[in-house]
Amino acid sequence: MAGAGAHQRGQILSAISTHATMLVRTRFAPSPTGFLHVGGARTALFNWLFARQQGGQFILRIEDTDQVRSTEQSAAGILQDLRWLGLDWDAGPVVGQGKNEYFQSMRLELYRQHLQELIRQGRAYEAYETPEQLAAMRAEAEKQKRPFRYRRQMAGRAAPGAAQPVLRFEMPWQDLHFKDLILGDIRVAGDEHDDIVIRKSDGFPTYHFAVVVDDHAMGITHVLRAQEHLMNTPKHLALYATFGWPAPQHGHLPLVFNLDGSKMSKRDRTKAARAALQAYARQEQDALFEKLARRAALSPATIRAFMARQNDDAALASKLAACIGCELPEIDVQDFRRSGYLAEALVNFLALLGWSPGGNREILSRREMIEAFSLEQIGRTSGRFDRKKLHWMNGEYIRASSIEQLGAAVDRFNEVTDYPLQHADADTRRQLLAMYQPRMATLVELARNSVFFFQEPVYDAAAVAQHVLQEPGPVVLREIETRLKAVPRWDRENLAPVLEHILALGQKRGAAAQTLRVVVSGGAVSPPLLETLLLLGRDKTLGRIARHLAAIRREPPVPAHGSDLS
RNA sequence: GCCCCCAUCGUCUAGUGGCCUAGGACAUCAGAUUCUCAGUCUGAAUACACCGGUUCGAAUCCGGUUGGGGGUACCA
Repeated sequence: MAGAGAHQRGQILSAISTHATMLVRTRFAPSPTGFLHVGGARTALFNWLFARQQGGQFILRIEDTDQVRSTEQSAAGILQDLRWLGLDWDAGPVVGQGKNEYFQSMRLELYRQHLQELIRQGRAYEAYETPEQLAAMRAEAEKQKRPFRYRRQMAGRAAPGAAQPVLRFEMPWQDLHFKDLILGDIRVAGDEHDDIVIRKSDGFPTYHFAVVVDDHAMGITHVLRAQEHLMNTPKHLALYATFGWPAPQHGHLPLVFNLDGSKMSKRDRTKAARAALQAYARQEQDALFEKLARRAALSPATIRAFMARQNDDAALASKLAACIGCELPEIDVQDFRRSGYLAEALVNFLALLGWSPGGNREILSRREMIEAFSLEQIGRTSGRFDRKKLHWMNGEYIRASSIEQLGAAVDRFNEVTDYPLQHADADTRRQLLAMYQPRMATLVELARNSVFFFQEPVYDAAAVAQHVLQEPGPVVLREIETRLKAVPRWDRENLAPVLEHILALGQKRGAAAQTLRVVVSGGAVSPPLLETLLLLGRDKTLGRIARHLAAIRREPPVPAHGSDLS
């Protein structure tokens, strides 16, 4: 509990007026230090939904005050991801046009002026400790089992030295209270605060300072942000109070975690890739990293370094994982896009992670979400990201889409992936979409499963052994060949009865279909044969059959193991 | 350690003192349909963390315990 100002608890900040009559303005303010994380996307979405629901505005601002980690490239990536998600902003950076005033690095003069203002008021002061000195002070405090708080009045502050000083804000000693839009009353005792750094030694403002200046300058009325910012809020409110500005209302969103409760971090991907590589190495033994290196066009040393955790390159992880056919957990928005999720489905899923429209509704259009959205219905408990539910939901969206809509989604998908699908002509693509719509949950499933239409299949040895080489496979296949060769015209009318006949071959209805399916598609799973043969065409179909029959002639008996026709 | 927040099926949640012997969705399991897969349909199993209060009555209100999370940076 607080000392000095305990009796004043709640007085100062709760007295600040709200913006009840003003136009609602929310914002999303990512720092461009990487790709857009799904957690960030959800924060953006909630701000967007609230603004749209209230008939207000949604602002985008890039918080690039960390000179070391911020890059323009990642800012561009974030903009692209937001656009893909369909979260349009009413003010903010313009895609593809460098920096403007919605980048904090372009607003340094504004911060400088306000810093001056605080100095004039005597509320900001220079501090001369080096990071090392501060670390030592914290360590000492911990040793004495007392919390460390940097305050202007404390003993042992460093005298001016060689190092560039930082500017700190003198926090008031009063207990602070505010009403969180989601969590309700939050109280923090006066002696819990540090005098936060507001200008770093490189002259840039810190987040704490820039966020307050900008939210005020941009007329933000409601700040919805992740719960990790909860303890920052009193500091920000103290700044508003000092400037005499009305503060926006704050709401803190519960965090999102992996299913196992761990943080969703980009390093989940490199970790998963490493684990898969390790398992792969165990199973195939010897010099396969060399083999892998050749396949991925990398040096074996790079792979070794990756395995030894000497680098944590996400792109490298993706590449290696692709080489050994391993799926990495999606973390960033673009990961989901590359995995073939539809923006609409991801948005719907994200909306339901922490918000509920009430009742039993699950699938909501954007319009319905906007109409139903309310802060009261946002939960307070952290959520876990269940990819299986997303997967299901994506399937729902795919099945509810028209072929045209799916075509458009495939276009967006093709922009960030590289599958044979992208070479399909319009008509082929239509047919593929119609064929796969009921049996895919993501576009990646379409892209991967339809490869055999574009190139010779990679045959599944076990399937070939079971359905083609093993009797009655060879006999059946010969019969199939004869029948198909006799088809006068390769169209639905002529093919359908032949297929009926094939289904009836052998003792078990449908067994022969598997023989044909494997020969034609490479594996035991494909879309219905009629559609498959129609799209594949006569030449490819008969060609693949002929090649298998030739192989059987070369190796007549049929023990267990596979063929290598690919 | 200290400060703050949170707590309903495995997961996301409905629930705002009686409508709750707790509803939905995903996942799981079983069955049906079927040329494979998927889809679809039917059914099953599974939760109010614990202990005390308040109340005629508590998942819902209060206190504590336990558990989880966040913060404690010249990162945001």
